[in-house]
Amino acid sequence: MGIHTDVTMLTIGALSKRTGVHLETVRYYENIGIMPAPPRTAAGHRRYDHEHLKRLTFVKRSRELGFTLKEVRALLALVDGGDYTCGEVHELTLSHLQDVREKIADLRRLEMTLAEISDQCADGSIPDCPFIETLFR
Amino acid sequence: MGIHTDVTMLTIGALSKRTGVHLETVRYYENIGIMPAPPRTAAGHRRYDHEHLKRLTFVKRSRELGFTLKEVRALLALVDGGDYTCGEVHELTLSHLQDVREKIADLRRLEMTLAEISDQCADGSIPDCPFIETLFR
DNA sequence: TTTACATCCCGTAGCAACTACGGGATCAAG
DNA sequence: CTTGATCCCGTAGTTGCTACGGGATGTAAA
Repeated sequence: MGIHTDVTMLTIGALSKRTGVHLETVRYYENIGIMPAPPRTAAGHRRYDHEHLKRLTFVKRSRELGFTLKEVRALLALVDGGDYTCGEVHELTLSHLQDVREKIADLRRLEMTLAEISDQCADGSIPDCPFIETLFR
Repeated sequence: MGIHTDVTMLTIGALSKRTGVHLETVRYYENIGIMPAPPRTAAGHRRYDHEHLKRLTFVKRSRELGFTLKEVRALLALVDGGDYTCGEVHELTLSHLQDVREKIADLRRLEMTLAEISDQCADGSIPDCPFIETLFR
């Protein structure tokens, strides 16, 4: 039994289920270099080990925290380099946090405007809707 | 002087400047049917009138309010139909407002998590960053 | 008038971050 | 040995634009 067919290794489907990352997305990550190409069985099927699982989990969590793939790459580069400090990570995170806060602010302005304007036309059957008028202005 | 070369009509560049919508985007809107194909000069240059200006302004404002192009299409259909009521518009708007509020809630959770975790590694030079550890979990 | 420069034309490709599709090979269980 | 799940690959579609390239016009000054 060769190293590439170890029973403890995962198929792409199993990895997908464990991480919650779509199967196609796993392949996509491999294509764009976020995930390394795993070993294959004789028939060409991918086999993943625990390191792959860890890495994909890392990517998933980062994405859930709203990091772009570019930012994920940067985080991975730090981790892969092995010599990262908290400060470097902190910097990336703060920059991202800043983005998130700006997005929130934008959306809140939107929310207010929408709520305000739509209140004006809460009444159902008026033909000349003031909201529409606002949009033309 | 033909109707299509009326001096009061706008070139695509002028329309773009007046509305703040990029020239390429105006053409894009025409391609996907959000804006109607305008008349052309003999040489094939587009000429826009006041109706076009109004419509593009409407689209711009709608986009600024975060409506997707699909939603903009729906709003335009109401307007084009001419027989829309406030209630119909209100419905579209409330649905969109709902989306916006959900996005805000998502981002706020994100903000909290990011702020929390990144506080833990505010100190610059620690080698094993707890934030990175969190990402692997 | 000619020359220069801005503006216009069109189609295509690129961006993020996937998702879906199609047609075939392979694997695991009954 | 057959059935059905899973895997392979490459390509195209999604949203809402933006950029590019190479050519044809339009306009105004010299």
